[in-house]
Amino acid sequence: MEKYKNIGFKLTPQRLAILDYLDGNKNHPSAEEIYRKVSKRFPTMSFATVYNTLDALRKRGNIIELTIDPDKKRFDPNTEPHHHLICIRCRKIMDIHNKFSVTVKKESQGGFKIIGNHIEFYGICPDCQNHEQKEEVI
Amino acid sequence: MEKYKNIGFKLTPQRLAILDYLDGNKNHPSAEEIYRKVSKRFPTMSFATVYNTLDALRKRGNIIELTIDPDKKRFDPNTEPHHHLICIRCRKIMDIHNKFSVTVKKESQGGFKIIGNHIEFYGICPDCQNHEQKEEVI
DNA sequence: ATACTTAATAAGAATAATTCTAAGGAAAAA
DNA sequence: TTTTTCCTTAGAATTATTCTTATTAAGTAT
Repeated sequence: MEKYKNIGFKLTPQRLAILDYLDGNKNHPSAEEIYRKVSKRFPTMSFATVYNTLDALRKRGNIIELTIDPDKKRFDPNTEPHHHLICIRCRKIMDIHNKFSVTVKKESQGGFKIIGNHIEFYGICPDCQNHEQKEEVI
Repeated sequence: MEKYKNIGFKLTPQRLAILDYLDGNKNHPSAEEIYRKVSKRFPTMSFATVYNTLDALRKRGNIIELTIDPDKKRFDPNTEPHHHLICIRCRKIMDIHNKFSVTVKKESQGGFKIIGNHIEFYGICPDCQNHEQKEEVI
């Protein structure tokens, strides 16, 4: 965790545990998942600390808050611009690092100043294809 | 509301009021906003009815549930495939009807069967540009 | 039009995610 | 070391959403 030395905010043990759990994590975990995992090794962890730390990291641009899941926020430590592929059955989220050219014509921008974009691809993941589920997630 | 005659599910006054409010609505309202507006003309409206009706409409493909707002679900009666432009300050949402070619290379799909996509553009709307706000929505 | 069957409504309780509060505690500054 | 600042904790509070149950109304058959 040498890499965090110069991160520029107070490195408490709780924050280190959260940073360590997030580091390289590709599962786009929710606050609850982070809390569950981190409190295993750090039993005094509080939910408020998880939310506070996530919010501090988000404000500093160290993580991205995803609004992909209708039920809860998910967090992504990968702050490189990228897109996501979401399984409509199990809600698994995978990264897509391809570049796409999606320029909106001036006359379609409605006066907005556009500063970024994010593409959500929807599909069915290998697991769910194999399980041959009969019922869609509706 | 002649158009709803053959919609194929029980047309109660409450449902008609919700359908009427949603018809052509481009504001991507939340359940709470729908409840507020519809209960003005229909004071006995219940929150459960709003949610039940929205869910019924969603399951039937008459509306789309948007996961764009981190705080709540929003609903879009426009079921044509389209994209959205979101103001990062006031969270206003505008439709983008342009077509974009965003094909993911097979080797980047991780075995997913891709069946759709949705692009979120982020920007600052005219109102918020004019208000010259000093603080970003963080 | 009337009765029947089924599904929808209303009100409020319950749940889940998130935020807030207050008191104590630890880190950095003086 | 003392002070100051900010973090952490535990739990309460809030907000969005879902669930429960008795009641009511819509659609259908009579």
